[in-house]
Amino acid sequence: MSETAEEFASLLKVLANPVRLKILALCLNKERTSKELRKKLRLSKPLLIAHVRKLTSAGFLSCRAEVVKGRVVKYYRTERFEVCCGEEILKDILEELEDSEK
Amino acid sequence: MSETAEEFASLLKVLANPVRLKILALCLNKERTSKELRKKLRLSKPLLIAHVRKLTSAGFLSCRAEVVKGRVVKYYRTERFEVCCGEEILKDILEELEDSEK
DNA sequence: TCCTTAGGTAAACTTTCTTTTACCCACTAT
DNA sequence: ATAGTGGGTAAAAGAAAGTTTACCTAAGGA
Repeated sequence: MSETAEEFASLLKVLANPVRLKILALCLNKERTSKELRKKLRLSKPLLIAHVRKLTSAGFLSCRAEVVKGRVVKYYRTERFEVCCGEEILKDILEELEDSEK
Repeated sequence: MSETAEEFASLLKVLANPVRLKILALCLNKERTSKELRKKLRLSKPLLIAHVRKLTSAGFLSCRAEVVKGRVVKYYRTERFEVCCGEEILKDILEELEDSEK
């Protein structure tokens, strides 16, 4: 039971959101702080945290914490990745479907 | 106002669903009828129609209608496509964000 | 002391997506 | 006539996302 379709769909789901794409774009090749991201994208604190969590759990974004004058400051950076949806993955899904038919 | 992030996210959203990925997998290099899809994926009629509509509107799936003994039968086939999310598109989104800052 | 800032959580609300139920039409076969 | 099939819609129920409001901790500076 590899659940290819479900797994791949949930990976795509993480990317299928404009706010998250913008966060990844801003943190591309450049570390950004939460404050910076919140200001540029006009996001509330809990909202940024929620989006950032999905991105880091999926491995698209990395986080580094640093203590600046007693306060913890977090820096985000986009990881190198490339997710493609095309014939290749569809063939895997098809195989799985044919297998599950026994 | 190109709205790259929004547009790209909605394209990904169409693919970010296991049922739709399975439909695309089944129709890869092989025409399938609605009946076949419904049976293999255990979908109700309105549900298959809803998923298929999203796929065809986005251009991932094509539909051909044929009249067999007075009844209209529809055949679906997956179009050749490749949607990738990586540095390239993120750079476009970043540019857009920087432009909108004026 | 009190206010501010950085990080965070929990609960509630809203919106969007997925899925089901109940119907409709047209044509075929019994 | 009526039961069955293929395509379809509309409405509503259910589930999952996205977003807000209110609140908590800990440390720094006025």
